[in-house]
Amino acid sequence: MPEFFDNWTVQMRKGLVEFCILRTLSHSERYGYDLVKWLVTLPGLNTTEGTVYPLLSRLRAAGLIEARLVESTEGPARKYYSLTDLGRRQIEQMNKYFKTLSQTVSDIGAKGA
Amino acid sequence: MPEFFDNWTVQMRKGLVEFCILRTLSHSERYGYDLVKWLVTLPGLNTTEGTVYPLLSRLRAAGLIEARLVESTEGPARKYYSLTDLGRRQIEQMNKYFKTLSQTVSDIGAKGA
DNA sequence: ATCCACTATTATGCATAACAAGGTATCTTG
DNA sequence: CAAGATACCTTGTTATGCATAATAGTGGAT
Repeated sequence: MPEFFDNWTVQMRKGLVEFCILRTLSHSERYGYDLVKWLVTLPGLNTTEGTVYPLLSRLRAAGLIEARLVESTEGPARKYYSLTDLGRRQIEQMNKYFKTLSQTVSDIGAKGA
Repeated sequence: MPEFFDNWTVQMRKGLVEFCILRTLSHSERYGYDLVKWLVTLPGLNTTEGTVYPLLSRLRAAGLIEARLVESTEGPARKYYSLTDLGRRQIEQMNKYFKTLSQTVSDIGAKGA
């Protein structure tokens, strides 16, 4: 029955997973599967492998992140992702924009919340 | 050249205008044109008439808001919108969800910001 | 009559991300 | 060698909201 709400949350998530990945990579290099396992635990985001991998591809195609292959002792080689210079510049802009939006929303205020 | 960024902002906005409208209506009744004029001034949101009116229709179709017509001394009649009970319940859920998302993002932290 | 500000609506085109599902390859362990 | 965990990727479908712009009617002012 909460059809509208469910739908809305999908829209709200758009762009957010992307944002979270970049923010994380701005701290440290991470490999894909690791990111997946971590993202699915985050509250609110509703992430699965099928969401993350295409995202990583897109981000790499956009030149915001780059990957290097690293052998692993406990499985197949891992693809470690890190921010490019462009990515670093981009995430700064994104942080600013996100802040603006948050501010705008909170300025409106929530009655009774 | 900031192609990626522009695109991302569009995604980020999805659902947000909706959210802002409902939050506003949780304070007071407002008519469409008034909302439009006000929303376009909000930073980050990129709102125009063509965005707001269809949204109001959808929200009304979803039963979250209702409208009543009021004569105006300085132009055509105005359509005043207000939250329904369903709308009030819904906006509460939305506020919670938004809070969760904000918290998730800010927990990740922004390096150098 | 004409023009402008106000108010509301809608049509079309578009770009996009989310999600589900399935597919492949590697390594370790029994 | 079979099984299972690790790791990565692709495809297709779906839904959606956003942007632009055009339409239309009212009332007041020139």
